[in-house]
Amino acid sequence: MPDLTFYDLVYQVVRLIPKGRVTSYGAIANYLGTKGSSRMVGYAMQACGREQPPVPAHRVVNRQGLLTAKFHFGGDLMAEMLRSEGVAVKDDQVQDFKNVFWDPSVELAM
DNA sequence: CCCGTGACGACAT
DNA sequence: TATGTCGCCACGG
Repeated sequence: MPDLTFYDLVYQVVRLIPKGRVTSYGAIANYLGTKGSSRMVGYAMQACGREQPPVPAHRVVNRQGLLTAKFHFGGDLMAEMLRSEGVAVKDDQVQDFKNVFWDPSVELAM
């Protein structure tokens, strides 16, 4: 039942994010072809909470590498999870962001 | 069918 | 450099 919505597309891409790497909403939106609708990506994540399998939304940050979603995870849970995967996080901001940045439009491109 | 919503991004000042 | 405003578009009610 290919009732796949824009959200499902986002989830697929997010689940492709390798451990220890992060990406931005804009990068995902760009990969999906809706670069102007980066908001839709974030909006999709809000509904990803009950998706199966769970979506590593904690690996998705904004363009600045800032853990904007941590507010939704509750506490510093997001930073802790990223840190657990080897991602350096400081003050809700990913250190060496460009170093751990994983761009689907590049990594999955061909 | 119309309106509001929203985990962002780029541009203007 | 920092802050403010607009645009983007899919989904739910």
